[in-house]
Amino acid sequence: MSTIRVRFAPSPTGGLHLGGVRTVLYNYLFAKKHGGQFIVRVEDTDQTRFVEGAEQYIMDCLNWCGLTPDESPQHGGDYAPYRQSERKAAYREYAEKLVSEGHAYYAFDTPQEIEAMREELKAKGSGSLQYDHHVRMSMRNSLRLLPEETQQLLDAGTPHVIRIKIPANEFVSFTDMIRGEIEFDTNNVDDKVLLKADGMPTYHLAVVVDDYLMKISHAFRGEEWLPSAPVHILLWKYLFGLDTMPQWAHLPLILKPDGNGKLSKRDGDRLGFPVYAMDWKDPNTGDITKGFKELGFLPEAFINLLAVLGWNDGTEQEVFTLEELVEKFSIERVHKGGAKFDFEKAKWYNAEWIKRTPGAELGDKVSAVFAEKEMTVAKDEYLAKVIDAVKERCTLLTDFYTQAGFFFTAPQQWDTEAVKPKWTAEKAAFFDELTGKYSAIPNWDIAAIEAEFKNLAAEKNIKPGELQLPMRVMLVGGKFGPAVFEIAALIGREETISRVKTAVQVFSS
RNA sequence: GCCGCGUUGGUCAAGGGGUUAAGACGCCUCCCUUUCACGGAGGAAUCACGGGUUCGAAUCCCGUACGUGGUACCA
Repeated sequence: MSTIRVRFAPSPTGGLHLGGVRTVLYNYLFAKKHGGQFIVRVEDTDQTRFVEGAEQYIMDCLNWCGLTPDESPQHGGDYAPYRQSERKAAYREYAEKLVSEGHAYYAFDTPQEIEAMREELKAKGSGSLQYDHHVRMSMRNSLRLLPEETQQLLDAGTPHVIRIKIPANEFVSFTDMIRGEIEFDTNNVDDKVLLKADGMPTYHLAVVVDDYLMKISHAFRGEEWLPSAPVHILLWKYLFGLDTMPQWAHLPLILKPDGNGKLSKRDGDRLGFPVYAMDWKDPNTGDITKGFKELGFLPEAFINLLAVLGWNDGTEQEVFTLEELVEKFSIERVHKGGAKFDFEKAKWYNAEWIKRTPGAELGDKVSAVFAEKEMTVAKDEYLAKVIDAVKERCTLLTDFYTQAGFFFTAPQQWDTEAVKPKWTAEKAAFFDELTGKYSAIPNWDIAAIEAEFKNLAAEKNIKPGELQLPMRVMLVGGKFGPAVFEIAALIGREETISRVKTAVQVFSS
């Protein structure tokens, strides 16, 4: 069996959205599962949509997700170049070869002439407005023109494109790995442009040539490409022979949460969730579109939720590591229908991953969250303990700021509303005395802290429960956070006593 | 318009002739917890429609509807 080589071919035209990342992911999983190579090649031949910096951005996203390519413009490889723009000359050769073999032709029609053709077809009530075998013999191309006329136009440098000559009355079929047998009637396929007037290839020519040159064995892409599959198959047949053609899989779309339709950046803005993997700054407008990473998602969670949006392993398992996904992924179990994106479930995955990750491993990321808020929190053992203490109440990494901030700085404000109405002189006395008791405890641990607290409460004849809430607000500032005595144990004796003393004054004033 | 693809609770989905039609998110109730969560136990809620085939259809076939994608010198 020959090597499995799967490619992801982004066009550097903007941010990397959910659908894009999922396509990469499935490519990656399939390649790795079968011990093959995962290749990234960049389709940068579209001058009008090319965006500066987008290639680097895409590579950064892949890196964050942990989907490292075996070959790419940055990593190199045996099948360079990995940028279409660097292969420009080759495309022309293949296009010319098709012309000389009668599978393609030069077309000199101006946009106006094509527009006129469409108007005419519309007027005639034709169901199709395509440039196809019905109309090509009445257009200005090398099929209708005399060879001398064509040569003359060519010599004069007349702007022209090369179009594929789709045969009439044929059926083109192929087996999609997800959808099974699919058949197209060539009478419904138009003569697509292969080489543009500027000499750049269209996607149709480029994918076929690139996949061949790079020995791609499996090609996964979005469902929106399905209608142009017959063009690619015909091209492959004419150029390289069907026996070397990669196997195709057309992935379902990711839909917007409300209504139907493909998820777009606009939907994210409108509904308040990100659609890009990482913050994308448009170099032209300077606008920043929020990414999952910056919002506080763990890459593991992001990958996980994307993987199961359109695929599952048939068991009840919901949470998968990348390694598990590689092991369990099967292209046959990918759905045919599109799936709506649900941000609530996405957040659940993140919360789940935060809970499952040991605090020590989250240190860098949480530390970065604090840095974002201009707080310096070192990544150390204390941080790890703090993370473990609060992580089950965090959905996003950014929640650590509010959930764990009080472990690093004493509260400046207190939820006095929660305490004052029930605050009494007896309670103030209790806490005064408590600080004394606490400085005398030999071992500062949860059990001792709690025991001392409860003994004193019993002695004072106050229910411990009535004292725990004030204690919490003293240490935390509000009604949240882990168990009070755990907090006290973590922040230490000095800090606990200090916070209690400060707060008693505030509450009593 | 034409062509392609799709359709199981609100959402993600299992199931592919006989099932009480799994499970998860979200929602609701209760338990745990004198904070907020986590966790635990329950609950409401589903096979787009119409015809076949069959003893029997969510499952197979044909229509219809709806959705979605394509119909560019965009990918």
